Amino acid sequence: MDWRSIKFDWNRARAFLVTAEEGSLSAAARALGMTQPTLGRQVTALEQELDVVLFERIGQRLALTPSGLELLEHVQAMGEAATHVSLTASGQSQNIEGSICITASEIHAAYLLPPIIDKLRRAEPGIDIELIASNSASDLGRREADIAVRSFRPTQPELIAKKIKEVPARLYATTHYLKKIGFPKTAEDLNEADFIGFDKTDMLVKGYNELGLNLTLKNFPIQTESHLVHWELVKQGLGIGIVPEDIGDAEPLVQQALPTLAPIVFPIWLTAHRELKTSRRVRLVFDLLADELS
Amino acid sequence: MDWRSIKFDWNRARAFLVTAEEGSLSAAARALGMTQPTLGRQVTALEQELDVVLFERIGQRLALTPSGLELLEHVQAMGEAATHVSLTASGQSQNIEGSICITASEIHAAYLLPPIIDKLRRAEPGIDIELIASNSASDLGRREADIAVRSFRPTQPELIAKKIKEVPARLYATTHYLKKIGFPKTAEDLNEADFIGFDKTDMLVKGYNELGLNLTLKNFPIQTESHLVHWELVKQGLGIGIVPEDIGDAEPLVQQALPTLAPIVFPIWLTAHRELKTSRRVRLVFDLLADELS
DNA sequence: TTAAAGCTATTCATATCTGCATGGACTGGA
DNA sequence: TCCAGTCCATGCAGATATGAATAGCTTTAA
Repeated sequence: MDWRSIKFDWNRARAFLVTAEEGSLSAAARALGMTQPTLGRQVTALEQELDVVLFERIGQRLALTPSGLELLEHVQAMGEAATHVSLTASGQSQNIEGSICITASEIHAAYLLPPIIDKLRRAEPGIDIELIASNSASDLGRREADIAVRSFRPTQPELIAKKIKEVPARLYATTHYLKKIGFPKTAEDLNEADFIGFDKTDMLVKGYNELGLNLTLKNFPIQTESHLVHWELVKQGLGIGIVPEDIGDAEPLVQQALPTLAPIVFPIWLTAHRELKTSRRVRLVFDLLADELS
Repeated sequence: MDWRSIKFDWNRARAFLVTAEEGSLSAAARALGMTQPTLGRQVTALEQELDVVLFERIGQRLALTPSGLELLEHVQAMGEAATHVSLTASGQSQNIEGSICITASEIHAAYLLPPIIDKLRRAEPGIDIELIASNSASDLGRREADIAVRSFRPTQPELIAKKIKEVPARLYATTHYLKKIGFPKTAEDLNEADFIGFDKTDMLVKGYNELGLNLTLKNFPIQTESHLVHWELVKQGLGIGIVPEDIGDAEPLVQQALPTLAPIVFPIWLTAHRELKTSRRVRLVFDLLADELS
């Protein structure tokens, strides 16, 4: 077989891929943990190697040429294959030592996981943990994390998911705030109250009203996408927020705003990539998380 | 986006791919134009990087581990994508300078192409030519050549093919040999003659007999897969062979064995990869070949 | 049994690549 | 207009990878 067609420097192709997707050499360098001059030289070298102009240097900005766009498609295919290489490699690795990356929503990462991770560290000191607190669903398919703690079932078939349990969440506010609005006894008493909203507030309104409340967007004067900021706003008396029951009840600053109201139930799903479950390390952490969370 | 999954060294993946396919580090090194120590170190480094044992070192030989086999599939996918990158890159390159690789059967490479290549070199001194004389159909899809001169129409849809002309081929032998078998006048007179065979002699027998001869495998005591050796055997009087008309008639050492017999007609197809036809250089050479051959 | 050919692993000098520091250029906002 | 932020290009020192040479091993053939 003649290998002429793959003799070009594959790392340069990778440099081109990340540069094109990130939009700049600097961003690509940050993403790859390299420096911008290195990336720049690699891309230039690829252009010379393939004898194709990939980027148009318009002042500071790089713009893909039509040729570059054409090539990008195929380099993306290389990238996807590379992702599979990386994934199955991690899956094949039976080494218990190494690092593992867990992603969870802020509230879980801050209150639910720390004791579990502590236990894990004691049991397996060889495993390093990276914890990504993010409310946007990380893409496990692209290996942004190894294991995800989510409140919904993933749809991608390449992921395996396990429903751990259902967590009841309730409305909380400071005693001071509840006093200010007259210690509500019924759902109607909350019609004029201030609630802390998330970024997808309309979904939240719908959920609340299905439980018997009667709220509109006017009840959400403050919004934040951060669960932790949400919780802080509640604890500092700016309004009513929704928090998992065990976290809320453990906080002396607040109390349930309407204990008679049925809780909103959030499931907790543990998710990992199918390929990764063949890794001893991932399986160990996955099983321990499943154990401890339930 | 997090690029952790493609951060590993892609050149090492390439080293692994070629090593696995070629079967040894040394062979892979030859194929890639590198040295064996380099390939060996790259493969070892990949094993450490991915924390997977790819090869089992059994004495001198490398044997893929199950994990390595698993990974190989995905690395092969990278390789295919890389081939596409290389192909479209060459297609995008509008630079007329550069090298081009033409494959043809030995007989064409030796007698048909030299004057045309000479003309091409004069017209475009910037284009370097690599001429691969091979009777096994080179795989244009894998980019073993840029342009192929073939005697059959390629089936792959990603190739474009142009039928240049039909070349009549006739039976030739030395006068001395023809005298020895009594200057045959009819097809029957050849029933006991010696013919030079190719490796696929049964196909050849079928073709001859369709023209009115009545041969069996016993008529082919000598076989060679090489067209040039075939032609030399004929010129040195060892038997009757089949050669394109213009080549045979131009050779004073031989004459047609049975001029009344209808010629076997071989088409000449010019073939190139679809992607490559967008390259100025390839198109130029392709068109010149088409012109000159017809 | 021996010789030859093939393979991999190691050593060391060299060539290449990388990162750091810096300069110059462009953009957006005050 | 100026300034801060962001970007790409370049020079240079140090880190890294590469190739040539060699040694040691295994297989094959005589």
